[in-house]
Amino acid sequence: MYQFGIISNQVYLLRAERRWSQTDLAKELDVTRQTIAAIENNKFIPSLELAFAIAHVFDKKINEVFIFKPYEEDEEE
Amino acid sequence: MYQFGIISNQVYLLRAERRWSQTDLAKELDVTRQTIAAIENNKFIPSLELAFAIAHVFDKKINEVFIFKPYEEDEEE
DNA sequence: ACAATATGTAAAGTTTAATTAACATTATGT
DNA sequence: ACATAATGTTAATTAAACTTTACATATTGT
Repeated sequence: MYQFGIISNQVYLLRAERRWSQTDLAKELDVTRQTIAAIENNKFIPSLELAFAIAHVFDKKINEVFIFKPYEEDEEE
Repeated sequence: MYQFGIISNQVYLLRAERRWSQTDLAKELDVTRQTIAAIENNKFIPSLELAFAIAHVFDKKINEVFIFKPYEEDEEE
């Protein structure tokens, strides 16, 4: 799949607001701490399921936590 | 990662509204037709990137296209 | 009826998210 | 200063998204 834009996220900020450690959040989501670290440090993009779960524990909408910036649009056949 | 809910989607409906074929949509997104079919038929859940791209081509928000229903919440240590 | 398009599906292979384990560095509390 | 908690990071493995190829069936148009 071609790249259509870039995805950034607010996980670090939301977590910091709540004074949660990566470990706290990881436990809440039942993933490993490394998964949280990787997402925060943009090592990889979470699955849609995990993205929804993250938004849910922060009581946010998914697009408030994960920001998609599509590249400038050009028509293509 | 544990399951926290179920994800359904409106891809078939949005595509039908626009009278697009799976092939049309696949080309627009630069994925294969089988990927579209698999998503519509709940064979798998798209990546966050692809989910955003799909919402984008339909001019919808991601949570309008992909619906997350979390399971009933129970506290856990 | 025929041709062309649309959709379902399956197998084998690639890519990437996510796990597990491990170790290093930085910050916090006493 | 010391212990403990928090974070960065890496390597090896597993799981799942996605591709490619292929074939079957269903639908639509003429």
